[in-house]
Formats: sequence, C-alpha cells, structure tokens
Amino acid sequence: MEDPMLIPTAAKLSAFVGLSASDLNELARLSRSDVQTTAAKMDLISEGENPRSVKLILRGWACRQKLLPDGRRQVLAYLLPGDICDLHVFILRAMDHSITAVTDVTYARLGETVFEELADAHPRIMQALLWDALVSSAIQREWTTNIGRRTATERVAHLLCELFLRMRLAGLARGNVCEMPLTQIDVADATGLTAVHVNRTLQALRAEGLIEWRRRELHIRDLDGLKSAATFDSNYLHLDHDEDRLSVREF
Amino acid sequence: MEDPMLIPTAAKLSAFVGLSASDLNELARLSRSDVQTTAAKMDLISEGENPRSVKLILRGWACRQKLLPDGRRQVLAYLLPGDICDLHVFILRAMDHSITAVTDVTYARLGETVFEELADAHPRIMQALLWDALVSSAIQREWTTNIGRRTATERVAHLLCELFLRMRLAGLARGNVCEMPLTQIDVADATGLTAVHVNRTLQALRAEGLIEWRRRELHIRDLDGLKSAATFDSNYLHLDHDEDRLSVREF
DNA sequence: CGTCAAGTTGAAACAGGTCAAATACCGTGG
DNA sequence: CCACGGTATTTGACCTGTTTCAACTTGACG
Repeated sequence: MEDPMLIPTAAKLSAFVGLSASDLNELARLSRSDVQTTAAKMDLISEGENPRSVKLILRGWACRQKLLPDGRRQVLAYLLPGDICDLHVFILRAMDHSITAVTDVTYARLGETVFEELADAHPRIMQALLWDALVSSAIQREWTTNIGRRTATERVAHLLCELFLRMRLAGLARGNVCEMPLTQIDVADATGLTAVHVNRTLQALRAEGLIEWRRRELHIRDLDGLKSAATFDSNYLHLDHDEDRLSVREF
Repeated sequence: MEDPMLIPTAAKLSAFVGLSASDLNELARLSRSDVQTTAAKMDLISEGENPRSVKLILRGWACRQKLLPDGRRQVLAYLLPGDICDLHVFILRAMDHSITAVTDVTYARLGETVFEELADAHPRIMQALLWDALVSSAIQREWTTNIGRRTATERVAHLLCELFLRMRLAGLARGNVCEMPLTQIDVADATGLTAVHVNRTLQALRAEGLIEWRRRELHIRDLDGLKSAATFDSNYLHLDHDEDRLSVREF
C-alpha cells in the first residue's frame, strides 16, 4: 500500500489537525472506494442535477463554474488534487453550478453514509473536513473581493499565489514550482477579465521577474514580490491551527 | 408571547422544512437568549477576532465585508433579519472578514453548545440551519458571478432582486415593497462599482419603470422586468424543497 | 507535416472610473 | 418652525483600464 501521507487530502488535512495512523488509513481507504474518471472539459456534475455523492479529487484539476444564458462563463473555484466538494450537499435538491474537469480527472465518490460513519469512527477527520469546508467558503469570499476590488494585475497575481500555496499545502509543489494546467482563458474566467488582457498582465508579471509559466508549469521566482503585487494576505486560508485543541492523540 | 411565525428566522426556515410547534417555540426561545445591540457602522465582530458565537440577526441589517490595506472595501454579503451567520465558525481561529452593522442591529448570540442540543432535540431545525448555510454559500457564488461577468446594470438589478426576494422570504415585504436601508455606496461596494456609476445605473432602472427607491423603501414596479434586466435565475436560492423528505411530522 | 487549440500583438472603442462641485435630505437644537 | 451641519445623492466633464476585433505566431500531438 502507498504511504498514506502521499495522498494529497491527507497532506492538506494534516495541516489543520493531527491525524492518527488509523485516520490516515481511513483516508487511504476512502480514496480507493468508487473511483471515477472524467475527461477534460466534461462535467463531473452539471447545473440542475441532483447531487448524489461528495467528490474527492485524486488526480487532475476541476473547477466549479456557472454559465450565463448568453455564454458568459464564471469560474467559481478551482479544485486541486486532495480537494473535497460540498460536505453537506445532499441537503440540496439541485446543483446551482456545475463541476467541470479542467484536465482529465480521477476522483472518488463518497455517499451520504460515509460521513455518518466518519463522524463516529474518525471524529478528527470529520472535524478536518468541516475545517476544509469553511476554508472553501473563505476562498470564495476572497475571490469575490479579488474580482470586485482588485486591478487586473492584482487579480491574476492573487490567483497564481493562491493556487501555488494550495498546491504546496497538498504536497504537490517542488520548491517554487508547481503544475499549472490552466489556459489563459481559464484564468480570465476566474478573474472576471478577458483572455487578451490576462495575456498582457502575465507578460507584465514575467517582466517584473515574479513568475515564469511555460508548458503547464508555474515557477514562482519571487513569492514575496508576487504577494505584494497581489495584496495577498494568507489569513483567509486559515493555515494557523490550534495546537491545543487539535494535536494528535492516539488512543 | 409573540406569534413564533412572525420571527423572520422561522419564516425563512419554514420555506425549507416544515417546523413543528415545538420547533417554532425553540426558535422563539433562542431569539430571546443573549440579545445584543450594535449601532450602525460598528462591527459585530472584526477581522482577526476569534469568533465565540453564532449570530442570529433579529432586527436591522448587517454585512460581511473586507477592507484592503489602502481602504478599498468589498461587501461580501448582506445579512437581513432572520439570517444566521456561520453555523460552524467555532472551528476557525480568526475571522477573515468583519461583520458590520449597516443600520442599528439587534441580534442573539448562540454559543457552541446550543447546536449540540439542537441536533438532539430539534433535528429538523438543525437540518434547516444546514440548508441555510448551504444557501449562503450559493449566494456567495452568485455574487462572484455577478461581479465577474455581469454589466453594471445587470449587477445592480440582480442585487436588488435578490434582496427583495430574501426580504419577502423572511416575511418582511408588503406586496412589492420592502425596506432598503443601503446607501448607494453600499450597493457600489457590493457590486464592484463606484457610487457615481451606481447612481446613474439606478436612474436607468427607474427610467425603465422597473423600480422606485426613496426614503429607504424599495418598490419593485416590475419584478419580471427587473429579473430579466438582471439575468436573474432564482435557482441559487434553493427555494424548492423536497416535500417527501422534509414535511412536518409531529411525534 | 498538418491541424487545432492556445498564446501574442496592435489598433480602436467603450464601459465605467475619477474628480469636483451642486443639490437634496434628515435629524437636531435653538 | 427654521436654521444648521453632516451625510447622501446627483450632475457634468474628462480620463483610463479593459474590452473588442482581427490577424498572426507558437506549440502540442497524431
């Protein structure tokens, strides 16, 4: 069996709570149950559909998105390996947006009962999932702010900064490099800009020596510089965890 | 004692689940416990503070907001009477935004244990609160879309449409009129526009006969027209409830 | 080596921003 | 009841960041 800490979900949740060996095994087990694949550009679930499972992204990138009747597209979130969608989604009748594969995506589907069992047998995982859900909401708020009140350069820099830090948190960055499979159109639809303007903005960020981005690989050349170009403040990612309440305790 | 259905929270949650007389009484009871008041423009809780209670808005309007270092302001959500903030917020160490009173606000503070008790004694309320939390997330996503991909006119029309429908859901509209205590600056900071441009946009909406807005009162003169000017689709409010699973059952 | 998607460039247009002054509104105290 | 002061709204003139459109280049892949 693979090392459970290599599972991005485990890496990420561990940043919040200490997880026991048994917790880590449980995450590994969940990552092997009901595994599905979706090709790039296809929906994992479409707007209007009735959600029947929580999705745990194992490999590849997905996004939440809305389409307006005339085709305008807004990306609401990027889902990276290790991300979990919509802990409590069973309560809703219909999706108000779709979840779409950016690259080919492999994911596990978790049914409603999984969480009832988790709450009993692995309360620490459940608490970490709740934390993760709250962080997802916080990210959504930060995106609202990003689009509403930042300039084009700040928006793009902010997005890249966030994605890099999240990839690193999931154990998916090597040094200051991470995979970046988005197109400039994807960046545009996430930041409320046009692809043309994103292109010019990226050129400026490159010219300032802040980033390089070629062949689906993002190199952060100056993280502090990028953060300050973005007015980036990582508080919304809630990476500070409460050591007292949440450290590992093996029973 | 007042009629429990007059409590806006009860009105709103009833739109989702059927609540028993005992549930309604419990909501009335919660609305009387630990009641606080905050004057307009003051924070109910500030960014960086450690959240110690869930807030239930009883009277007046509040907002969630973020301030960038240079003073730019983004309103993330408006909280109307009956709204509940952040069901699971105890898990987080620090607020990533502040909750600020728009008008004078009266609210009840609910501690962590309240929800443990509710889950046992009033599971139907708990389920409704979970639904409400999911709808709040959905609203946040819609705002991201609004700011990212709609024109100024669409944005403003969309915001007014949403606020009116939410007020009506909470039992706080008379016909096609509701209270609207926001300034044009508030609307601007919620839609990613400037106050000057909001002003011109509102004049256009008035000229088209869609709304009137004077003395803190909004009159919707043509709801369908306003919706279509906004490309408004109410699906994100998740007003459709599942009769089978969620109708009242008295035991 | 051809094809299709993604990225880049330039020129022109415009939605919305900025600045600054004028007006209306509203509660308060004389 | 009116004058006052502060806040919110409205107006006009001008400006600019971003969009639009259309063409061209590069890159990935069978």
